[in-house]
Amino acid sequence: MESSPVLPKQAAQVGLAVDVVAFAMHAGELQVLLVKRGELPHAKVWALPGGFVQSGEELHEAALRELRTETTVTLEPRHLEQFYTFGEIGRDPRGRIVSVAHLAVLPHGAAKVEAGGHTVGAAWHSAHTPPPLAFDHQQILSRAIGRLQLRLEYANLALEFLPETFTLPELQVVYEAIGNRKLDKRNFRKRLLSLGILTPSGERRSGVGRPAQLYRKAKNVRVAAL
Amino acid sequence: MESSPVLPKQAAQVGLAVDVVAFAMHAGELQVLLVKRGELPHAKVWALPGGFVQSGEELHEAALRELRTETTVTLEPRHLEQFYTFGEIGRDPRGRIVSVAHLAVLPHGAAKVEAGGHTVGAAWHSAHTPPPLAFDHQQILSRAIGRLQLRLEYANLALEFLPETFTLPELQVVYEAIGNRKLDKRNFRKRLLSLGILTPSGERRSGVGRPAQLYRKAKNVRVAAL
DNA sequence: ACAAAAGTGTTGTTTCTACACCCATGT
DNA sequence: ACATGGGTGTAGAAACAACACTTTTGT
Repeated sequence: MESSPVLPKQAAQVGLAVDVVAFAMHAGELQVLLVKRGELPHAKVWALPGGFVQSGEELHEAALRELRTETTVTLEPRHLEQFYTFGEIGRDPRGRIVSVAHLAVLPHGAAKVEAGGHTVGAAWHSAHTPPPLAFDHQQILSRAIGRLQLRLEYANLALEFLPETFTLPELQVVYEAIGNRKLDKRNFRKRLLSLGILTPSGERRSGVGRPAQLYRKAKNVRVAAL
Repeated sequence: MESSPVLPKQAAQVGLAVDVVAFAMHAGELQVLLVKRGELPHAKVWALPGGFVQSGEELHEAALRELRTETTVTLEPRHLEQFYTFGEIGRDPRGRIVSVAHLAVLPHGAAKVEAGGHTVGAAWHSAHTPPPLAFDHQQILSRAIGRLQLRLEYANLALEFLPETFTLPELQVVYEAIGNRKLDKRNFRKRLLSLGILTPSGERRSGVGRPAQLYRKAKNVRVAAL
C-alpha cells in the first residue's frame, strides 16, 4: 500500500500511537470519556481511549477508529484536533511509544457508551476531578482541558457541546463548566448575542419556570484553527 | 539501553523525526534558519533543519541535536517547544515519516551559521517570504509563524529575541517584524511599561540620534506554557 | 398564590486607539 | 545648524464588570 520507510542508520525504533480526550457535557458538568483497560500494563485502570496507528491510516483517522472501537459512542465528534505529542522515554513500560494526543468534542446526547475492543468498561467521568489514570494520561487530560479553555474563548467551540438548537442558559452552563467558574447572566447574554453567531428560532417550555428562547448556530461559522 | 517495544499486530511501521523552525531577528526582519539539503530527496533544496529521533533520545533533545549538527549555531536557543506533529501519509516520499515540529527562538547575535552534517548550506531567510522549501516545510513554517504570533501577544516571548539589555524601540521592531504590521510608538511604550516586566538600567548612545534607555527583563518571568 | 427559571439596563472602570510635537545627541 | 532617532500626553470609543428586579410559565 505504501513504500516501506528507508530508515537511516540509528533512527529510534518507536511505536506510534494516538490517544483521544473526548469531552461532553452531562448533568451540567464537563465530562471526559474513559475506558477501563482489559490488558496489561495497567489492567483494570481507567485510561484515555487510544492505541497504535495502523499502516495507511492518517493520525486523525486512527483517533476516530480508537474512539469508535474502544467505546460505543453513538454520535460523531463535532470537533477533533491534535493538540500535543507525548514522547517522553519512560512514559510507557512497553518501550518507546510516542502518542499524538487528540481533543474531541462530542455533542449532547452521546451519553450511551459501552466497552468494546480490549476494554472492559467505558464511562463518563468528571473532567476536573477524574479517577486515577494509567500511564501519563492525567497529564494528557490536564493539557487537554487547558487547550479547551483557550479554544472556548476565541473560537466558539462551546456550541459543539450542544444539540442543534439550545437556549442561552444552556450555553452558559457549558462555559461555566469548562471554565470552572460562575458567569454573570446579563453580561454573558450581552456578549454572546453581540457576537452575531446565534440566530433565534421557536420557543420551548422546560419543566418549570418561564420558557427559554431557542437559538441555533448562525450561517457564518468561524471555528478558527490554531 | 531500553526495552524494545512490544508492538502489537498491525501497528504502522513509521519513522519518527523532528523538524526545527528556528527564528531570529536580523536587520529588523523576522528570519528563519534553513539548510540546503545535500541528499535525495530534494537535494539542493532549502529545508528546515531536522532528522530522525535516535534511541534513548527525548524529542526536544533530538531537536537540539539537529539544530547543532546541521548548522553551526553559536548560541543556545532561548525557547524551544513542540507545536504540531505532521504525519500525513504522503508527506515524505521515503515512506511513513511522522515529524514532531518544534519552534525555537535564537537570541540576537546567533548570526553565524554554517552547514554541517548532511547539509551543503545553511543561512537565514525571511520568514514571511522564504524560498521554495522541501517536503511540507512551507506548511510547517506557516504554522510556526502562527504560533509565534499567538505566543508573542500573551506570553512575552519577544524578549527572547534580544540580548540581555535592549531598548524599547528595539523591542518594538521585534513585535512589528513578527506581527508583520506597524505599531504606534506611544501606545506600544505605554502597554509594555505598564506590564511591569521591564526594569531600566544605564543608558546608551547609538550611532546617531538621542540615546535610548536600556531595559532588561524583570525578575518575575512569566513565559506561560500553552 | 407561589415557586422556578428566563429575561432585561445602567453606571463606572478600564482598555484601546488615534494622533503631533519636543528632546538629546553626533556630525 | 541640522539630521537622526528617542521620548512624551490627551481625548474619544469600545469593552468589561458589577449589580437587582420583573416576566412568564407550571403546579
